[in-house]
Amino acid sequence: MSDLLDNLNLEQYSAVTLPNESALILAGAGSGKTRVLITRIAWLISCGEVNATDILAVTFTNKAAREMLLRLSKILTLNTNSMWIGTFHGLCNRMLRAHYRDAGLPQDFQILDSADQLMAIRRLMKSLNIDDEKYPAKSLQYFINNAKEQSLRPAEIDASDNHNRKWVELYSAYNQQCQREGVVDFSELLLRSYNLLQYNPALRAYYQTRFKHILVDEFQDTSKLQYAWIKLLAGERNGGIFAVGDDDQSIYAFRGAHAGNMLDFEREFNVQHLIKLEQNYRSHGNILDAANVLISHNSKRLGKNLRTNACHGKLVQAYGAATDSQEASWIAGKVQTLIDTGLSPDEIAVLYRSNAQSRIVEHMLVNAGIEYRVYGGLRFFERQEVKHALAYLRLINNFNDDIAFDRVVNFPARGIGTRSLEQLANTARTYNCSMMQAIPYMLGRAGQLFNEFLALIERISNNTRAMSLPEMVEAVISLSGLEKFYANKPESQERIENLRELVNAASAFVVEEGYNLMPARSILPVCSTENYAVILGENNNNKEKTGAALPSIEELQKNPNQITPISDFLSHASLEPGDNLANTRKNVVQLMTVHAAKGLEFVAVFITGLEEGLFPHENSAIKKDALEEERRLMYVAITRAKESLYLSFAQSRMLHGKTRYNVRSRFFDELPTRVLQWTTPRTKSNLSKRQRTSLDNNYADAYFNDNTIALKLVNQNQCTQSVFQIGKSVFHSKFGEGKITELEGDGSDAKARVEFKRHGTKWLALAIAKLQPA
DNA sequence: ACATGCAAAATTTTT
DNA sequence: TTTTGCATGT
Repeated sequence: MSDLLDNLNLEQYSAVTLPNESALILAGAGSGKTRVLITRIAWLISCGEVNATDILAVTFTNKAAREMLLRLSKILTLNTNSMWIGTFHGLCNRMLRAHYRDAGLPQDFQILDSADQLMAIRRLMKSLNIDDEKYPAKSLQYFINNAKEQSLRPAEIDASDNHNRKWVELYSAYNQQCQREGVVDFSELLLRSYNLLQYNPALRAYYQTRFKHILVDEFQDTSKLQYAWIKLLAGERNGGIFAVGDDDQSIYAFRGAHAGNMLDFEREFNVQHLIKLEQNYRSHGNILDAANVLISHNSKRLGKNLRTNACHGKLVQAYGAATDSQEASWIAGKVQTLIDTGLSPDEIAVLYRSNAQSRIVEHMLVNAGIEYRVYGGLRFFERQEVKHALAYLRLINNFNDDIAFDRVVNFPARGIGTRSLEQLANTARTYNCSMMQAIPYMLGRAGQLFNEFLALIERISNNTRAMSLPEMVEAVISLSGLEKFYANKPESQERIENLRELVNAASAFVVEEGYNLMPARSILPVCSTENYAVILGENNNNKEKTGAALPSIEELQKNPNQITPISDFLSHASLEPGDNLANTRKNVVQLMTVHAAKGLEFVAVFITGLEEGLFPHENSAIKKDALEEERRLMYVAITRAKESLYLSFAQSRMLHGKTRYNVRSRFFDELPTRVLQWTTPRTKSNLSKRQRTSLDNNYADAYFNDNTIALKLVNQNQCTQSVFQIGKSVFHSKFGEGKITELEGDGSDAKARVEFKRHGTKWLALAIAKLQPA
């Protein structure tokens, strides 16, 4: 056990060995946060005071959960499967499966991902004849998820004004539809689990006594509902919550993360142990300096300053390009140099603020013959062919799954059109049943087609009954006609590959979950028959409902419920991204958004597109809170780098098919000048031919004082001089008339801040934007 | 019922 | 620029 604690620094050591009282660990970037969390769990268990099953550890992503399990199983010899370690959604799912009846759910309820949810909402709106212009499906989705995040059921929302009433009505109708179809969306997963504990004292008491230690990773990313869920599990004892987080790395406020939870937690749990992990083991000194100085511009901070024993290392390379392609080719060149000096390509990351920026970088990397991998984009389980196959699987599992029905009833095409589907939906509504159940009521040609589909599903169901999960998946793919459909098309070869991969995924799943050893996994049975209208909160005045007493553990083991591998696999597909399944090409340059880079580290990091309007993003630049989040995002980006950091911007950039002119990001000015090394192109020699002509045409020479810039513009053989002065009116071919309010820089860097009459205020590069005196 | 074409929107994203 | 939903024509 002692070697467990070896090599921990003093801060880490005291965090790992804290007594069972609430503690907040402020863990800076690269300070060994995950290590502390894992060692803490291992230490608790090896001390012999608690069992592995007494611990609940919750993380934010599957990746983090997987890593925790993996590293734990290396330190300790125990069955990590029985431990409650996972994401909020994963653990809530587990709890709801175990107590499905108390939660008012069918045993094999399915999970809707965001796309499924939107489809379900669209279908609902259509069936209710709601005008999509007035009530857009996307807005309803937002409304619903927002309400659930605030743990508000329809009956609890104030619907006094007409407009709000309609939203609440739709929210309620949506809930009923989900309930009828036996599906839950992501936010429902959390809220339902919260309600389950809230309304069921026996169950609550059971979990409160069971989990002696609760550990929360990435606490700054938790939402209010997630925090409330944790609080409910912790109960009144005010102890045993070990929260690890970094307020400076809170970058998910836009989707409900509430970093204020850290302060609330400190207050509400009367936290006596606040430990700061400030020793950084990742980055060289200059990089860390850059990060520290940048983040010090934020006002809302708990306060923390990273230090390192490492050397200063290299200076941060900064580069200002005239165009986005010039920026990208500079990046490609630097990447090539790094690889030439022996750096492994997967130790190089190119980061950007938004996905649209990857294209140009990819283009230049291809030109340079450098292999890369782009993160983000479609996940494995979100690909259409995979979703189709899963939909067939869902239908076999549950004939009443209307979402799955909708997806594949006419895929591959069976001649069933929107008209027939509308009729079927109407019938289903009349009889208040599922689409599948409504089929016998359909007459005529459409009825015949529907019946053929029903027969197909029944046939697949019967033929696969005795099969193992992977065999079943394989059979579904071929019997449904999906295989044939894609096989005929040469452009669908990748889809066929993915369907094969799905079979592999099922095989892997079966082995991982132990289904190859036993036919079905047993879960805790259920004990009360409480009416789920209470849970749904349609009538929610009497808050606390009494559930029946829980049976003893012995009773539970004697009489377990069974969960089928098929529905378990389906939730797995909804909750796991499955990106280890496709496109895993290793040891190439890594391209991703800054968000996606969180938690990762690389020897060399490029942060690109550092322009006002892009990073910080224009939608965030106005509001102070949003700007501070952008700054934290920049902080996250910088702290990914171990040894080399490259920052770049482009004065002009193609975005959404239009060229935009930007100035460099304010974040450059928030970095200490001593760590920055600027290499801005001023000579012709390092430019490509095309860029050279474009620059030659526009810029020759300039002089300036505080309120005037004079530019000599050389166009072919003509030479014109323009004088730009603060207060003068100018004309721009796209933005129209405006007035100069600020001037900056010289030569090719000269910029003017122009207040346009119709297009707001913009910074323009004078060498590029063709401003005419008005 | 299905193909084709046009208009509108397009941060960040995990579950 | 690219995607995607919706409308029109066959």
